[in-house]
Amino acid sequence: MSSSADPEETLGFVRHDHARCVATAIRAAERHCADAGLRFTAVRRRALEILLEEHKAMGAYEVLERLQSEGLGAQPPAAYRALDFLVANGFAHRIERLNAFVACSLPGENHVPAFLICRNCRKVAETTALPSAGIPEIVAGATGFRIERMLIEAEGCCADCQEEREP
Amino acid sequence: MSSSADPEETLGFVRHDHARCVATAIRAAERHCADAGLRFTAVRRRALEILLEEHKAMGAYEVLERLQSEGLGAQPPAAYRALDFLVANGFAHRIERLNAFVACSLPGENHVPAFLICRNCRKVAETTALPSAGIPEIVAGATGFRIERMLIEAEGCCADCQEEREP
DNA sequence: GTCGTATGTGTTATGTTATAACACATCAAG
DNA sequence: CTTGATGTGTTATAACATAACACATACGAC
Ligand SMILES: [Zn+2]
Ligand SMILES: [Zn+2]
Ligand SMILES: [Zn+2]
Ligand SMILES: [Zn+2]
Repeated sequence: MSSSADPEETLGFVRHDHARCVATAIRAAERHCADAGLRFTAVRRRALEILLEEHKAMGAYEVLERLQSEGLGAQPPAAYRALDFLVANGFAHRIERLNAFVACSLPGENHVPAFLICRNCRKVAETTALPSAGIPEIVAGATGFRIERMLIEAEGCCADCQEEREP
Repeated sequence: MSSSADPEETLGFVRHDHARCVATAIRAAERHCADAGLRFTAVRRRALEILLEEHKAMGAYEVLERLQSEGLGAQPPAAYRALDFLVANGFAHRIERLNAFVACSLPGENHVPAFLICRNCRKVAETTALPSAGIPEIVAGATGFRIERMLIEAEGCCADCQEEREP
Protein backbone atom coordinates (compact mmCIF):
# COMPACT_ATOMS: atom_id res chain seq x y z
CA MET A 1 0.00 0.00 0.00
CA SER A 2 2.75 2.50 0.84
CA SER A 3 5.30 3.56 -1.70
CA SER A 4 8.97 2.97 -0.90
CA ALA A 5 10.94 5.85 0.53
CA ASP A 6 8.83 8.53 -1.12
CA PRO A 7 7.45 10.88 1.51
CA GLU A 8 4.34 11.20 -0.61
CA GLU A 9 1.54 8.73 -0.13
CA THR A 10 -1.89 8.43 -1.62
CA LEU A 11 -4.19 9.53 1.11
CA GLY A 12 -7.62 10.95 0.73
CA PHE A 13 -7.20 10.31 -3.01
CA VAL A 14 -4.38 12.82 -3.15
CA ARG A 15 -0.65 12.26 -2.87
CA HIS A 16 0.97 14.44 -0.31
CA ASP A 17 3.69 14.59 2.28
CA HIS A 18 1.75 13.11 5.12
CA ALA A 19 4.30 13.43 7.90
CA ARG A 20 4.37 17.12 7.22
CA CYS A 21 0.60 17.41 7.05
CA VAL A 22 0.27 15.72 10.44
CA ALA A 23 2.88 17.93 12.04
CA THR A 24 1.30 21.05 10.59
CA ALA A 25 -2.14 20.14 11.80
CA ILE A 26 -1.00 19.37 15.32
CA ARG A 27 0.95 22.58 15.49
CA ALA A 28 -2.01 24.57 14.22
CA ALA A 29 -4.16 23.04 16.92
CA GLU A 30 -1.62 23.76 19.66
CA ARG A 31 -1.40 27.30 18.43
CA HIS A 32 -5.11 27.89 18.26
CA CYS A 33 -5.66 26.42 21.73
CA ALA A 34 -2.91 28.49 23.26
CA ASP A 35 -4.29 31.65 21.69
CA ALA A 36 -7.89 30.93 22.64
CA GLY A 37 -7.14 29.70 26.14
CA LEU A 38 -8.39 26.21 25.36
CA ARG A 39 -6.92 23.12 26.92
CA PHE A 40 -5.36 20.81 24.38
CA THR A 41 -5.34 17.83 26.73
CA ALA A 42 -3.78 14.42 26.22
CA VAL A 43 -7.00 12.77 25.08
CA ARG A 44 -7.81 15.56 22.67
CA ARG A 45 -4.34 15.63 21.22
CA ARG A 46 -4.23 11.89 20.86
CA ALA A 47 -7.65 11.80 19.23
CA LEU A 48 -6.51 14.32 16.67
CA GLU A 49 -3.31 12.39 16.04
CA ILE A 50 -5.31 9.22 15.49
CA LEU A 51 -7.54 10.92 12.94
CA LEU A 52 -4.51 12.39 11.22
CA GLU A 53 -2.58 9.13 11.14
CA GLU A 54 -5.38 7.19 9.54
CA HIS A 55 -6.37 10.12 7.38
CA LYS A 56 -9.73 8.57 6.70
CA ALA A 57 -13.22 8.68 8.16
CA MET A 58 -13.28 6.95 11.52
CA GLY A 59 -16.25 6.13 13.68
CA ALA A 60 -16.23 7.32 17.26
CA TYR A 61 -16.03 3.75 18.49
CA GLU A 62 -13.08 3.12 16.22
CA VAL A 63 -11.24 6.08 17.72
CA LEU A 64 -12.30 4.91 21.15
CA GLU A 65 -10.68 1.51 20.60
CA ARG A 66 -7.38 3.18 19.85
CA LEU A 67 -7.65 5.45 22.87
CA GLN A 68 -8.51 2.49 25.07
CA SER A 69 -5.50 0.54 23.92
CA GLU A 70 -3.38 3.42 25.13
CA GLY A 71 -5.13 3.85 28.45
CA LEU A 72 -6.71 7.18 27.50
CA GLY A 73 -10.35 6.75 28.30
CA ALA A 74 -12.39 3.61 28.32
CA GLN A 75 -15.98 4.62 27.58
CA PRO A 76 -17.82 6.16 24.65
CA PRO A 77 -18.11 9.61 26.23
CA ALA A 78 -14.34 9.95 26.30
CA ALA A 79 -14.17 9.60 22.53
CA TYR A 80 -17.23 11.71 21.84
CA ARG A 81 -16.02 14.51 24.06
CA ALA A 82 -12.64 14.63 22.40
CA LEU A 83 -14.14 14.47 18.93
CA ASP A 84 -16.73 17.10 19.72
CA PHE A 85 -13.96 19.37 20.90
CA LEU A 86 -12.02 18.85 17.69
CA VAL A 87 -15.09 19.51 15.57
CA ALA A 88 -16.15 22.54 17.57
CA ASN A 89 -12.74 24.09 17.05
CA GLY A 90 -12.40 23.25 13.40
CA PHE A 91 -9.65 20.65 13.73
CA ALA A 92 -11.92 17.93 12.47
CA HIS A 93 -15.20 17.50 10.65
CA ARG A 94 -18.06 15.16 11.22
CA ILE A 95 -19.26 13.32 8.16
CA GLU A 96 -22.92 12.78 8.76
CA ARG A 97 -23.37 10.36 5.96
CA LEU A 98 -20.96 7.93 7.64
CA ASN A 99 -21.41 8.80 11.29
CA ALA A 100 -17.71 9.35 11.23
CA PHE A 101 -15.00 11.93 11.74
CA VAL A 102 -12.01 13.15 9.74
CA ALA A 103 -9.21 15.52 10.52
CA CYS A 104 -9.66 18.81 8.73
CA SER A 105 -7.26 19.34 5.88
CA LEU A 106 -7.41 23.12 6.15
CA PRO A 107 -7.27 23.78 9.88
CA GLY A 108 -7.45 27.41 10.78
CA GLU A 109 -8.96 28.54 7.52
CA ASN A 110 -12.63 29.35 7.45
CA HIS A 111 -14.08 27.19 4.72
CA VAL A 112 -17.08 25.28 3.47
CA PRO A 113 -15.85 21.72 3.42
CA ALA A 114 -16.89 19.36 0.66
CA PHE A 115 -16.41 15.67 1.19
CA LEU A 116 -15.97 13.13 -1.53
CA ILE A 117 -16.99 9.82 -0.08
CA CYS A 118 -16.22 6.60 -1.91
CA ARG A 119 -19.11 4.27 -1.27
CA ASN A 120 -16.89 1.33 -2.10
CA CYS A 121 -13.75 1.79 0.00
CA ARG A 122 -15.15 4.41 2.36
CA LYS A 123 -12.17 6.68 1.87
CA VAL A 124 -12.91 10.35 2.17
CA ALA A 125 -11.25 13.31 0.55
CA GLU A 126 -11.87 16.81 1.73
CA THR A 127 -11.94 19.53 -0.81
CA THR A 128 -13.51 22.90 -0.44
CA ALA A 129 -16.17 24.96 -2.08
CA LEU A 130 -15.04 28.54 -2.20
CA PRO A 131 -17.72 30.53 -0.41
CA SER A 132 -17.98 32.66 -3.52
CA ALA A 133 -19.33 30.01 -5.83
CA GLY A 134 -22.67 28.28 -5.73
CA ILE A 135 -23.50 29.52 -2.31
CA PRO A 136 -25.29 32.62 -3.57
CA GLU A 137 -27.93 30.41 -5.17
CA ILE A 138 -28.51 28.70 -1.87
CA VAL A 139 -28.66 31.92 0.04
CA ALA A 140 -31.21 33.13 -2.46
CA GLY A 141 -33.44 30.22 -1.54
CA ALA A 142 -32.90 30.97 2.12
CA THR A 143 -35.12 33.95 2.68
CA GLY A 144 -34.59 35.12 6.21
CA PHE A 145 -32.55 32.09 7.11
CA ARG A 146 -29.20 32.82 8.73
CA ILE A 147 -26.68 30.23 7.60
CA GLU A 148 -24.11 29.48 10.26
CA ARG A 149 -22.48 26.34 9.03
CA MET A 150 -22.59 24.56 5.76
CA LEU A 151 -21.16 21.46 4.27
CA ILE A 152 -21.30 19.46 1.11
CA GLU A 153 -21.25 15.70 0.90
CA ALA A 154 -20.71 13.99 -2.42
CA GLU A 155 -21.01 10.25 -2.75
CA GLY A 156 -19.47 8.33 -5.57
CA CYS A 157 -16.58 6.17 -6.59
CA CYS A 158 -12.91 7.07 -6.24
CA ALA A 159 -10.35 6.65 -8.99
CA ASP A 160 -8.80 3.54 -7.43
CA CYS A 161 -12.12 1.77 -7.05
CA GLN A 162 -13.15 2.62 -10.60
CA GLU A 163 -9.99 0.98 -11.93
CA GLU A 164 -10.54 -2.16 -9.89
CA ARG A 165 -14.07 -2.57 -11.20
CA GLU A 166 -13.60 -1.63 -14.84
CA PRO A 167 -10.06 -2.71 -15.70
CA MET B 1 -49.87 28.01 14.18
CA SER B 2 -51.98 27.66 11.04
CA SER B 3 -53.52 30.64 9.35
CA SER B 4 -57.30 30.77 9.00
CA ALA B 5 -58.87 29.71 5.72
CA ASP B 6 -55.92 30.72 3.62
CA PRO B 7 -54.74 27.77 1.58
CA GLU B 8 -51.21 29.04 2.07
CA GLU B 9 -49.33 28.02 5.15
CA THR B 10 -45.83 28.63 6.30
CA LEU B 11 -44.09 25.35 5.78
CA GLY B 12 -40.43 24.76 5.29
CA PHE B 13 -40.02 28.52 5.84
CA VAL B 14 -41.97 29.20 2.67
CA ARG B 15 -45.67 29.94 2.25
CA HIS B 16 -47.29 27.73 -0.29
CA ASP B 17 -50.48 25.91 -1.17
CA HIS B 18 -49.82 22.77 0.72
CA ALA B 19 -52.83 20.71 -0.29
CA ARG B 20 -51.79 21.18 -3.86
CA CYS B 21 -48.16 20.37 -3.14
CA VAL B 22 -49.14 17.11 -1.48
CA ALA B 23 -51.42 16.09 -4.32
CA THR B 24 -48.76 16.93 -6.89
CA ALA B 25 -46.11 14.93 -5.12
CA ILE B 26 -48.29 11.86 -4.73
CA ARG B 27 -49.32 12.01 -8.33
CA ALA B 28 -45.71 12.37 -9.45
CA ALA B 29 -44.81 9.30 -7.44
CA GLU B 30 -47.70 7.26 -8.84
CA ARG B 31 -46.66 8.31 -12.29
CA HIS B 32 -43.02 7.48 -11.87
CA CYS B 33 -43.78 4.08 -10.36
CA ALA B 34 -46.22 3.17 -13.09
CA ASP B 35 -43.71 4.15 -15.76
CA ALA B 36 -40.80 2.36 -14.12
CA GLY B 37 -42.72 -0.75 -13.17
CA LEU B 38 -42.26 -0.11 -9.45
CA ARG B 39 -44.85 -1.06 -6.89
CA PHE B 40 -46.22 1.93 -5.05
CA THR B 41 -47.62 -0.17 -2.23
CA ALA B 42 -49.81 0.91 0.67
CA VAL B 43 -46.94 1.29 3.11
CA ARG B 44 -44.83 3.27 0.67
CA ARG B 45 -47.66 5.54 -0.30
CA ARG B 46 -48.64 6.12 3.29
CA ALA B 47 -45.06 6.83 4.28
CA LEU B 48 -44.79 9.45 1.58
CA GLU B 49 -48.11 10.97 2.61
CA ILE B 50 -46.93 11.17 6.20
CA LEU B 51 -43.76 12.98 5.18
CA LEU B 52 -45.75 15.33 2.99
CA GLU B 53 -48.36 16.08 5.62
CA GLU B 54 -45.84 17.01 8.24
CA HIS B 55 -43.62 18.70 5.71
CA LYS B 56 -40.71 18.58 8.07
CA ALA B 57 -37.83 16.29 8.89
CA MET B 58 -39.08 13.13 10.53
CA GLY B 59 -37.09 10.33 12.08
CA ALA B 60 -37.73 6.81 10.88
CA TYR B 61 -39.19 5.88 14.24
CA GLU B 62 -41.50 8.85 14.12
CA VAL B 63 -42.82 7.70 10.76
CA LEU B 64 -43.03 4.19 12.13
CA GLU B 65 -45.27 5.33 14.97
CA ARG B 66 -47.72 6.79 12.52
CA LEU B 67 -47.66 3.68 10.36
CA GLN B 68 -48.20 1.52 13.42
CA SER B 69 -51.21 3.51 14.52
CA GLU B 70 -52.74 2.71 11.16
CA GLY B 71 -51.87 -0.97 11.18
CA LEU B 72 -49.29 -0.66 8.41
CA GLY B 73 -46.22 -2.32 9.78
CA ALA B 74 -45.15 -2.67 13.34
CA GLN B 75 -41.34 -2.91 13.31
CA PRO B 76 -38.47 -0.68 12.33
CA PRO B 77 -37.71 -2.46 9.07
CA ALA B 78 -41.14 -1.58 7.75
CA ALA B 79 -40.41 2.12 8.09
CA TYR B 80 -36.83 1.87 6.88
CA ARG B 81 -37.83 -0.11 3.82
CA ALA B 82 -40.51 2.33 2.84
CA LEU B 83 -38.25 5.32 3.44
CA ASP B 84 -35.35 3.75 1.57
CA PHE B 85 -37.65 3.17 -1.35
CA LEU B 86 -38.76 6.79 -1.33
CA VAL B 87 -35.18 8.04 -1.14
CA ALA B 88 -33.93 5.66 -3.80
CA ASN B 89 -36.58 6.92 -6.19
CA GLY B 90 -36.15 10.58 -5.44
CA PHE B 91 -39.48 11.12 -3.66
CA ALA B 92 -37.75 11.92 -0.41
CA HIS B 93 -34.33 12.87 0.89
CA ARG B 94 -32.43 11.71 3.88
CA ILE B 95 -31.01 14.50 6.01
CA GLU B 96 -27.87 13.03 7.47
CA ARG B 97 -27.38 15.75 9.98
CA LEU B 98 -30.68 14.87 11.65
CA ASN B 99 -30.97 11.18 10.88
CA ALA B 100 -34.26 12.14 9.39
CA PHE B 101 -36.26 12.18 6.20
CA VAL B 102 -38.20 14.81 4.26
CA ALA B 103 -40.38 14.62 1.20
CA CYS B 104 -38.64 16.07 -1.81
CA SER B 105 -39.99 19.37 -2.92
CA LEU B 106 -38.94 18.86 -6.53
CA PRO B 107 -39.89 15.26 -7.24
CA GLY B 108 -39.01 14.12 -10.70
CA GLU B 109 -36.45 16.81 -11.34
CA ASN B 110 -32.81 15.89 -11.15
CA HIS B 111 -31.28 18.29 -8.65
CA VAL B 112 -28.67 18.81 -5.99
CA PRO B 113 -30.74 19.39 -2.89
CA ALA B 114 -29.66 21.94 -0.32
CA PHE B 115 -31.20 21.80 3.11
CA LEU B 116 -31.55 24.69 5.47
CA ILE B 117 -31.84 23.23 8.91
CA CYS B 118 -32.91 25.40 11.82
CA ARG B 119 -31.00 24.17 14.85
CA ASN B 120 -33.60 25.73 17.08
CA CYS B 121 -36.96 24.49 15.79
CA ARG B 122 -35.59 21.70 13.61
CA LYS B 123 -37.66 22.79 10.64
CA VAL B 124 -36.10 22.09 7.30
CA ALA B 125 -36.42 23.89 4.01
CA GLU B 126 -35.28 22.37 0.80
CA THR B 127 -33.82 24.63 -1.79
CA THR B 128 -31.58 23.64 -4.62
CA ALA B 129 -28.14 24.41 -5.88
CA LEU B 130 -28.27 24.59 -9.63
CA PRO B 131 -25.82 21.98 -10.89
CA SER B 132 -24.11 24.72 -12.83
CA ALA B 133 -22.92 26.79 -9.91
CA GLY B 134 -20.31 26.00 -7.36
CA ILE B 135 -20.13 22.39 -8.31
CA PRO B 136 -17.30 22.95 -10.80
CA GLU B 137 -15.00 23.93 -7.96
CA ILE B 138 -15.78 20.73 -6.17
CA VAL B 139 -15.32 18.65 -9.25
CA ALA B 140 -11.96 20.31 -9.73
CA GLY B 141 -10.89 19.07 -6.33
CA ALA B 142 -12.17 15.62 -7.19
CA THR B 143 -9.48 14.31 -9.47
CA GLY B 144 -10.64 10.99 -10.78
CA PHE B 145 -13.55 10.84 -8.41
CA ARG B 146 -16.90 10.11 -10.04
CA ILE B 147 -19.62 12.00 -8.19
CA GLU B 148 -22.91 10.16 -8.20
CA ARG B 149 -24.91 11.96 -5.60
CA MET B 150 -24.39 15.19 -3.82
CA LEU B 151 -26.13 17.22 -1.21
CA ILE B 152 -25.67 20.36 0.77
CA GLU B 153 -26.64 20.82 4.37
CA ALA B 154 -26.69 24.27 5.92
CA GLU B 155 -27.30 24.74 9.60
CA GLY B 156 -28.48 27.98 11.07
CA CYS B 157 -31.45 29.84 12.40
CA CYS B 158 -34.70 30.39 10.54
CA ALA B 159 -36.46 33.73 10.30
CA ASP B 160 -39.13 32.82 12.87
CA CYS B 161 -36.61 31.71 15.45
CA GLN B 162 -34.49 34.81 14.95
CA GLU B 163 -37.50 37.00 15.69
CA GLU B 164 -38.36 35.09 18.84
CA ARG B 165 -34.86 35.46 20.20
CA GLU B 166 -34.07 39.02 19.21
CA PRO B 167 -37.42 40.81 19.30
C1' DG C 1 -0.36 28.59 49.65
C1' DT C 2 -5.42 27.63 49.81
C1' DC C 3 -9.71 28.52 48.39
C1' DG C 4 -13.21 28.48 45.13
C1' DT C 5 -14.77 28.11 40.56
C1' DA C 6 -14.63 26.50 36.00
C1' DT C 7 -13.44 22.93 33.09
C1' DG C 8 -12.28 18.32 31.98
C1' DT C 9 -12.63 13.21 32.94
C1' DG C 10 -14.41 8.50 34.73
C1' DT C 11 -18.23 5.61 35.03
C1' DT C 12 -22.80 3.68 34.87
C1' DA C 13 -26.69 3.33 32.58
C1' DT C 14 -29.71 4.10 28.91
C1' DG C 15 -31.53 6.11 24.70
C1' DT C 16 -31.67 6.27 19.67
C1' DT C 17 -30.92 4.81 15.10
C1' DA C 18 -30.26 1.00 11.87
C1' DT C 19 -29.77 -3.66 9.95
C1' DA C 20 -29.20 -8.93 9.53
C1' DA C 21 -31.62 -12.94 8.73
C1' DC C 22 -35.23 -15.79 7.59
C1' DA C 23 -40.16 -17.15 7.08
C1' DC C 24 -44.26 -15.91 4.71
C1' DA C 25 -47.26 -13.26 1.45
C1' DT C 26 -48.33 -11.21 -2.89
C1' DC C 27 -47.99 -10.35 -7.63
C1' DA C 28 -47.33 -10.75 -12.58
C1' DA C 29 -45.83 -13.63 -16.34
C1' DG C 30 -45.69 -17.92 -18.69
C1' DC D 1 -51.41 -23.34 -11.60
C1' DT D 2 -46.63 -22.87 -11.24
C1' DT D 3 -42.86 -20.23 -10.68
C1' DG D 4 -39.73 -16.59 -9.75
C1' DA D 5 -39.27 -11.95 -8.22
C1' DT D 6 -40.43 -8.61 -5.08
C1' DG D 7 -42.38 -7.00 -0.89
C1' DT D 8 -43.65 -7.74 4.11
C1' DG D 9 -43.69 -9.64 9.09
C1' DT D 10 -40.93 -10.74 12.92
C1' DT D 11 -37.14 -11.58 15.98
C1' DA D 12 -33.03 -10.30 17.45
C1' DT D 13 -29.05 -7.48 17.64
C1' DA D 14 -25.71 -4.14 16.03
C1' DA D 15 -23.98 0.52 15.86
C1' DC D 16 -24.12 5.13 17.30
C1' DA D 17 -24.88 8.64 20.92
C1' DT D 18 -25.94 10.97 25.32
C1' DA D 19 -27.78 11.81 30.29
C1' DA D 20 -26.37 12.19 34.79
C1' DC D 21 -23.47 12.43 38.51
C1' DA D 22 -19.12 11.78 41.06
C1' DC D 23 -14.34 12.92 40.98
C1' DA D 24 -10.05 15.25 39.37
C1' DT D 25 -7.36 18.92 37.73
C1' DA D 26 -6.19 23.62 36.37
C1' DC D 27 -6.04 28.41 37.41
C1' DG D 28 -6.95 32.92 39.09
C1' DA D 29 -8.22 35.56 43.42
C1' DC D 30 -7.16 36.32 47.87
ZN1 LIG E 1 -2.55 14.38 5.26
ZN1 LIG F 1 -12.75 3.87 -3.36
ZN1 LIG G 1 -45.68 21.49 0.73
ZN1 LIG H 1 -36.43 27.84 13.57
